[in-house]
Amino acid sequence: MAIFSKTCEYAMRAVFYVAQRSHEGYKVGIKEIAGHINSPEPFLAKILQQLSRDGVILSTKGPNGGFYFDAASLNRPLADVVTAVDGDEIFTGCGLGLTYCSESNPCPLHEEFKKVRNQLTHMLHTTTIGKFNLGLIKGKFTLNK
Amino acid sequence: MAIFSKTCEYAMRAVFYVAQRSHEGYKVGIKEIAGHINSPEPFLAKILQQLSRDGVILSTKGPNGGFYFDAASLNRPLADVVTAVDGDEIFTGCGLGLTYCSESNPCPLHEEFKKVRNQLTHMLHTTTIGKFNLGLIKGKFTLNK
DNA sequence: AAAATAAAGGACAAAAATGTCTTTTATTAA
DNA sequence: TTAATAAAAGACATTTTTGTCCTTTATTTT
Repeated sequence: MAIFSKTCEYAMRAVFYVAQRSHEGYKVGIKEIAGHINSPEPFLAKILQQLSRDGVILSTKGPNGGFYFDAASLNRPLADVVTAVDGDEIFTGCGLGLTYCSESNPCPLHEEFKKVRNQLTHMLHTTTIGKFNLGLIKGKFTLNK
Repeated sequence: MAIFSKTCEYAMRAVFYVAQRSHEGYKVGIKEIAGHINSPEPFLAKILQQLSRDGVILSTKGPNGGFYFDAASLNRPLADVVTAVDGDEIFTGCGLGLTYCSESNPCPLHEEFKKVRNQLTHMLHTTTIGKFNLGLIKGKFTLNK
């Protein structure tokens, strides 16, 4: 069990790839994205549809169409991607899966777990969709395998 | 999607409950555990079997038998429970699900994600199985719902 | 030794996540 | 305006997770 679902991993990788290509001035088709982030093409299509419905990513149909980000979208936090595909349970849920657990009525693990969750939340809110564009363009890292 | 799997949540809740009862001098049957942590009894049985095989929890069959911890086991870290049921992917895996990603060949998110993972690892290693015994006995918190 | 108890183990079932395929709709270029 | 392109949508298939049930094995009490 990883921290994020496969769906969420694909979504983040795809978003970083599309962000890079948008920075370079291109829109990207599903086939190109799937190839570069090593994900099953039809499954990724579903994920990007979801992101599109939620307004996280932009898309146009037809020739020269594809997925892309505008300047404003490139500054959105990665957290928006996670929320769109996995919901906000990862940001709010109890570590032991207890529904009663809250700040005023905490479970045993609440205080300890809160630190982890806050760190994760902070990371996903300070990391923008376009944060790695230059590094990706320079080939500093890749998004496949 | 929560951080831990359902299996893992049940395992941690069960372990905390059995630890408390062990501290009080009792062994506990699967039915009593399932009732107190609000989990499906046969499914929990499988999980505790796994923990038992891995030597994380102790058990004896027959009348007055059940699950329990000895003093040494009560000091084991919660991380052992997580590893036994979910493996160590949560401690070592890449945030983007990339297999090439490592300290020497990091993915874009590596440095940021490492902080979260380290915090989680630290929390699970410093929290012992018996840590909440007194709080649980005093009724400071519960483990169901 | 026999009966009762409780975990261990294996086979099976349902639900959710992951993955595939085909048709439809929107857009653009010729 | 027609043909080509590419995302959107819906139906379907597989795998994994979650959950159930029944039989076996070990232990204890009578």
